[in-house]
Amino acid sequence: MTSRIPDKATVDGLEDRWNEAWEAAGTYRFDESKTREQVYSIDTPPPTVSGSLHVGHVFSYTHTDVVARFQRMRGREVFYPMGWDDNGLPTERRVQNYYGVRCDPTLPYVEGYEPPFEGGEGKSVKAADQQPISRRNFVELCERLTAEDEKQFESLWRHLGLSVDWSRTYQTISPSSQAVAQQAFLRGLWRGECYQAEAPTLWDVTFRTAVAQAELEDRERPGAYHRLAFEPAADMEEATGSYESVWIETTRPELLPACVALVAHPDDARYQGLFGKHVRTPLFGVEVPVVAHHLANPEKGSGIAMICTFGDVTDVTWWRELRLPTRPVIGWDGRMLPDAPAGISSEAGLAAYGELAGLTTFSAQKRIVELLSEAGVLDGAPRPINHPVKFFEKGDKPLEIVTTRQWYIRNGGTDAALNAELVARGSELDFEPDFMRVRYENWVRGLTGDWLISRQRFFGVPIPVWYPVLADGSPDYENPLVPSEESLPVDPSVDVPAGFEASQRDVPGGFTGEKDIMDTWATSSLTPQIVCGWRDNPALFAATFPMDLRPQGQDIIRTWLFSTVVRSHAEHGTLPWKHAAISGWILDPDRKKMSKSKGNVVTPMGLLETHGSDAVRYWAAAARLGTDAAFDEGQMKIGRRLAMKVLNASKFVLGATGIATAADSSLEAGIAAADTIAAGSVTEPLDRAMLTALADVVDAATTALEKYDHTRALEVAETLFWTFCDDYLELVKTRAYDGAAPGEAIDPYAPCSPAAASARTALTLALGTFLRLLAPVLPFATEEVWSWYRPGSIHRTPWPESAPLREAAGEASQGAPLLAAAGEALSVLRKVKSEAKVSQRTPLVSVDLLVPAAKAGFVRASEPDLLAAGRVESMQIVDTEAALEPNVDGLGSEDGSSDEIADPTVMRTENAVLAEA
RNA sequence: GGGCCCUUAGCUCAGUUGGUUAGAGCACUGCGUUUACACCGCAGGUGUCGUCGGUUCGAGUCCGGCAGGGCCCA
Repeated sequence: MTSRIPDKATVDGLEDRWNEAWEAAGTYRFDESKTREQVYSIDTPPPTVSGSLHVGHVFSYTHTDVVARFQRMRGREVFYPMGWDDNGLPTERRVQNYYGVRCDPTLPYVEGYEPPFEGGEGKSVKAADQQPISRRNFVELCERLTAEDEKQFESLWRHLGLSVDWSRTYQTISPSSQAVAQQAFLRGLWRGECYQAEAPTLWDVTFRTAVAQAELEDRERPGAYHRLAFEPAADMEEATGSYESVWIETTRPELLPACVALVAHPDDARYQGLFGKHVRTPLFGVEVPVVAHHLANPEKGSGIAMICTFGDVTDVTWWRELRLPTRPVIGWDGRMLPDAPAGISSEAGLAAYGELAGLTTFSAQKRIVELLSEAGVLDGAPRPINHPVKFFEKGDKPLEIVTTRQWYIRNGGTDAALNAELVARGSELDFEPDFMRVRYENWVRGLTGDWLISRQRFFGVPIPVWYPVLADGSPDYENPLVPSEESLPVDPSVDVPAGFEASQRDVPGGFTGEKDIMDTWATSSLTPQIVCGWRDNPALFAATFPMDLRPQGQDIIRTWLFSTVVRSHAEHGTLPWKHAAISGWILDPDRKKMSKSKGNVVTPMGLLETHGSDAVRYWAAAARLGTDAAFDEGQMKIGRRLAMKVLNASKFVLGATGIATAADSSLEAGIAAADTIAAGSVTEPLDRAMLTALADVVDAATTALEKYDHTRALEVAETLFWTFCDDYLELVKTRAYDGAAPGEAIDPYAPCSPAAASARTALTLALGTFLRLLAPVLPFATEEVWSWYRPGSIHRTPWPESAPLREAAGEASQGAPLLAAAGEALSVLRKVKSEAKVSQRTPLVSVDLLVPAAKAGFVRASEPDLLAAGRVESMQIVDTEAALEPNVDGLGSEDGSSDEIADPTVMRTENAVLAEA
C-alpha cells in the first residue's frame, strides 16, 4: 500500500495533477440553475490572443482568481468565463507576418488555399513580398492562427490555476459574438445612438483606416515653424491704408493650398483691424478671410494662424464653428490629391499645386518650402521645435484628417445630457481602489466627439447594413437596409438583404453591402452581453447580469471600461457590473513598465515552471490593487517557501494527531479520524490562545477580502501561519506526541492524556482553517493537503468562520497576547543557546526567565510546553521589575552584560546553565 | 498647462480613525542535521520616514510649498 501522505513533500508537479482532477470533477463548472442572489459573476476582459502573454497578465488575472475562489468558498456560485479577443488589427498584422499574405478584397476565394509559409518567426514581411489573397481566405487564416494561440493561452491559464469554467470559453469573432455585436448595433440604430456621418476623421495612412479618439496618443516630434507672408486683399488695404503683408507661422506649409482662413484671438490688439477683411495666400493667390476665435493662441508664433482643411483637430473645430469651406488636399494614402482644391483658379496657383500633386506630405513640404523661398515669401530659415503630434497608438506615421463617411455611436462626446448620465453611471460604480474613478471622469468629461466605430479593415464584425443603389449607380446611404435580428450574424458582402436577389448586388435599382467592419471595441464592449446570454439565453442572463465584477488594468479604463458602460447604459439602462477592480502595472527592476516594445518581458510559462504556480500567484497576490508592483523573483521564492511550509506543517499535524495513520489506510478513515479529533475539547491555555488568535485572523481576512483587499487578507493569514509553525508547533510538539516514540504511528483513537488531546484538537482545527485561508492564493498546495484527509475539493469547501474557533477556545481564552508571550519566552530561551553557539537540542540545566509582570501569567500558563520545547530542566520565572532591585536574584549576574539598564518590558534570561556538550 | 498615484532599512513593501521605543520578508553574518520541513531551523545588526514650513500636548500619519519618480489628459 502506498502512503497517502508522501514522505518527502514537494510542490513540483502539483499543477498538472490537480488541473486534471479539477477538470474531471467539474470543480469550477457553473451551475445554471442558480439564481442571481446565489451567483457571483465576473466579466474578465478577454486578452488579445495575437499578442503574447506577459507577466502583467499573470499578475492581474491572479488577482481576479483570488476573488473568484474566495466568493466560491463563501458559497456563491461563481460565473467566471474566459474569452479571447481575436478580431481586429493586431490579428491581421500577425497573420500577415506569420503566413506572408495580405488581404485584397477584390480577389476571389480560393478553395483549399495554403499560405506561402508558416511561422514568420516574428519578422515582418515586406508588403511587396506578401501574397495577396481574398478576404475570405484571409479571415480563414486569422481563424486558424487564433485557434492555435488560444490553445496556448488556455494552457497557461490552467497551469496558473485560474478557476475558470473552461467549458464557457468564447471568442469575440465567433458567430454568436458577431450576432450580439450586430444586434446591439441594430438596436442602437433604431434608437438613434448609432449613426453615420460624413465628417473629418482622424486617419492612419499606413493602415488606411479611421481611428477613434480612444486609440490616439500624442508623441513628441520635431517640426519647424515656417514664417509666411500673406498679401492683403483689396478690402484690407482699404481698411488699413497699408500694403504690409500679414505674417503667419506654420509647421505644415504643405497645407497652404488647403488654407481657408487666417485666425487670431478676438482680444488680440494686433489684429483687430483685420477681422472680417481678406488676405491672399502666397503661391496660390486664394482670397481667404481673417477670422477671430478664442482658441487662437496669441502666444504661439505670430499670434495669427492659418486654418487648413485639415491639419489638426483644432482646424476641425474652427472649420465647424466658423462654418468655413472644405478644401482638402490629402488623400487616403497620405499623398497630395491629384487635383487642386476649390479656390485655386489662377494659372500660377494651379501650376504651383501641380508641383505638389501626388507627393507624400513629407516631400510636399520640402518642395513647397523651395517654392516659397523662390517666391520670396518665406522669412528666414525654418525655426525647429518639438511638439506633440497625434498618432494612432499602433501606427508609425502621424495621423492625417480626411473627410469620409463613417459610423458612430453616441457616447456623450457631442451631447451634454448623455455625458452627464455617463458620468453619473461612473459614480455608481465601485472602483477598487477608489481613486481610479477620476480616470473615468476625466476621460468622459474630456470627450470631444462621438465614438467612431467603422474601420476600413477585414477581420472583424461586419457592420450589418446594405444600401439601395440609386439609378445613377450611387449608394443611398440615407436609407440603409437592415437584417432581422433572427438572421444574425450577417456579412453584407456575402448575404443578400430581404427582398433582393444576389444578382442585384451593385447594380442600379439593386443593393450594395456595407464594406466596413466594426472596431474591435464595438464588440468587446459587449462582453457582459456575450457571456451572460443576452441574445439567446434569458434565464442565464437573469442569473448573471448585471455582473458583480470587472477586473482590468488601469490603461483600459478610458477604452474598455468606458465603452462597456456606454453600451450597457444604452441597452439596459444600468451599469454592466457593480465593482471594477483595477490592477497596477508590473515594473521591471529599473522601475520601467514592462512591455514588449522595451524588450524586457519575461515569459510567464518559464516563471511558472521555475518557481511553481502557487509561488508566482503569491507574488501577485501580495500586491495591492491599483498599485504598480516590481517584478520580483525573490517574492516568488518566498511564495514557494510558504507553499512548502504548508505541505510540511500539514504533514506534522496529521502525523502528531494520528490522522495520518488512519488516512494511510483509506481516505474515509482519515476523514473520520479528523472529524473525531476536531470534535474533542481544547483545555490548555496555549491551545485556546492560538485558536482565539486564529479566529481574529479569520475575521480580519474575511473583512479584507469582502473589501477586495486580498493583500491584507494574505498578510494576516501568512503572518499567523508562520507564528503557528515557528512557535506554536514547537511548543506543543512534545505534548501532542504524548510519549510516542520517533517514527511510531499514532493511533488517533487510542486513549491519551487530556493535555495531548487538547493539542491534537487545536492542531486539527487550526490546520483546516489555515488551509482554507490560504486556498485562494495557493490553490495547489492547499488542495494537495486537503486531498490527504478531507472530502471533496477545498475550493468547494466553505470559507472558515471564526465562531466555531471561538467556541472551541472557550470564554476563558486569553487570546493572542498569551500566544505572543509564550513565543517570546521560547525565543529568549533559544537565544541562550544561539549565543553560546550550541545546538538547540542542548539541555538547559537551569535558567532564570525574567518576565514583565503583565506577561507573567501567560508564561506560567505555558510553562510545561516551554520546558519541553526549550529542553529546560529547571526554570525560575522572575519579575523583571523585581530583578532590577538590589539583593534580588538576577542582578549582577555572571552573564552580566553591561552598564545598560535592562528594559523591564522585555523578557530575558539570567544565570543560564547549559549541559556539557 | 490640468489631474491622479508614489517617495519609510541595501532591496521589495506594511504602517488602519494622529498616541509609548516605526515593523515584516529578502539580502547579509554566526550557529545548528532536532520523531513536519536543508526548497530547513535558530539568533543577530540595520532608519534624518524625500525636503521645507504649518496645525497639535503629540505627526511616518493631517494641511500647504518644493524636489524627484510613474501614469493619465490637453
